[in-house]
Amino acid sequence: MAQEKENKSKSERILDAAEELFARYGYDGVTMRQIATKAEVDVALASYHFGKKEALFREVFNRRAEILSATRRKVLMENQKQSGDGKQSLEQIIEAFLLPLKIAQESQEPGWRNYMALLAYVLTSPVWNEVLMPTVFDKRVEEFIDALKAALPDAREEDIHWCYHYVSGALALTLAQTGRIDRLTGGKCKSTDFDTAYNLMIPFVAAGFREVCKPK
Amino acid sequence: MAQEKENKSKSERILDAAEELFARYGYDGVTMRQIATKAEVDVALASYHFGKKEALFREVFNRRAEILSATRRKVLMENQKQSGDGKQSLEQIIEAFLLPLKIAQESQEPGWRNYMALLAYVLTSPVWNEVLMPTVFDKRVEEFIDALKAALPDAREEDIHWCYHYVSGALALTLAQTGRIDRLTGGKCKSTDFDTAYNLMIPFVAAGFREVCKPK
DNA sequence: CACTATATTCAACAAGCGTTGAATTTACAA
DNA sequence: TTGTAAATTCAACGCTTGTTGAATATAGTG
Repeated sequence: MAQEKENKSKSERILDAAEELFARYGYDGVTMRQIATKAEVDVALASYHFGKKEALFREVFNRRAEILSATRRKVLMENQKQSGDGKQSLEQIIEAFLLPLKIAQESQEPGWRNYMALLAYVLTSPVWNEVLMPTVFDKRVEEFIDALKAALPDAREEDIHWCYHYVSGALALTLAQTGRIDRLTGGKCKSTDFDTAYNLMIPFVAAGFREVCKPK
Repeated sequence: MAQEKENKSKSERILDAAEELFARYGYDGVTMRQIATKAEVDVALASYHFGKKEALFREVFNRRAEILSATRRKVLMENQKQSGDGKQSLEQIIEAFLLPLKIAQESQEPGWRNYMALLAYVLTSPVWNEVLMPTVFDKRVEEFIDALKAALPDAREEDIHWCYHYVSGALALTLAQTGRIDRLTGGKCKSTDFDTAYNLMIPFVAAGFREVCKPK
């Protein structure tokens, strides 16, 4: 259930406003004053609650990162339990990895959609990637790579990593919601349609993995 | 053959410096003074030659966009001619699309590598995507989609577009050269290794297309 | 040479930036 | 109620931003 804007505390409103603006315009494309205006709050209050601008950015990023990461771990482990000592299917593993799309789709909260775009921004930024990804997400990725190795025992490790890289890219561009696919298709496909993006990405990527990682 | 820095005109040095900085830090993360300093040029000179900061950004983007776009068209048309009235192979079409990777790999000029990161920035930016992509690149994409339709005559148009979207994402993250794959593999894979990225991406996405677009 | 247009420098502008310290209000416990 | 800490506002700071106009240097033409 999405809370009313009025019910949220001022510091929450600051985080939400910062999330929305950072996601669209990037770290340097947003000023503290813009955030404060959108949050209907005094400029100084953001500094009071979160310190420097960079600390606010980190806070916005980490807030949902931990939720997302925990959910990912849970899904992956449930899969492992369910499949017993038999191998997990490639599709199962990929589904767990694409979880952010599902979360954003199923949650009514627009904050999650904004966060997905923010995640895409961080993923594709040469500057922020190495600052923010290692702390939360990279550790989870190692678990996924391990699951992939188990599902593709004959594959070269480098091949798996490159395939993972392609998946990460496809996911990132989807999360970014740039509107380009809308434009190219004249509206037939929509950037915001995470449901379709999710359902088609799974077979697409699974087939790619099988082709590249097949025994030669 | 890469020209010496000293041989370049000041306006060229401004473009090169802007390219490098914009690619890494984004439009708002770079100041005119940083550009001028890197180009070893007075601040006012950039405004004199290119007008507003945004005009400089556009100029940097368009400079190589047209070269790249022209080469893409040429390769695609040669493929069409070569295959006569028979269908082009999926792999051929994808190779033509992945041309930026080859150009950056084979050119010694570091400017091309910087431009690739800039292209990734524009591709993934909700703001710049719709401003800069339509003028040069989107038209070329339509030709590729047509080639894909011809190669996959039974496919639904939406499926082709979504698959194209995934390829575009995988390519964008590669062009961005964030260094993440280096970190995750402990250096075994390198963000700068466009050659490997290229060679593996072709079978990966070809298999994805075939799976998603197969008759059902 | 002189003349002219282009290129480059210099200094400065108004506007906006993130951040801070002090004053004020609110919330809450005693 | 009174006392205390947290939350919020206000005004302002020093600094950086993009851009400009006038001054100077350079290049090219007759």
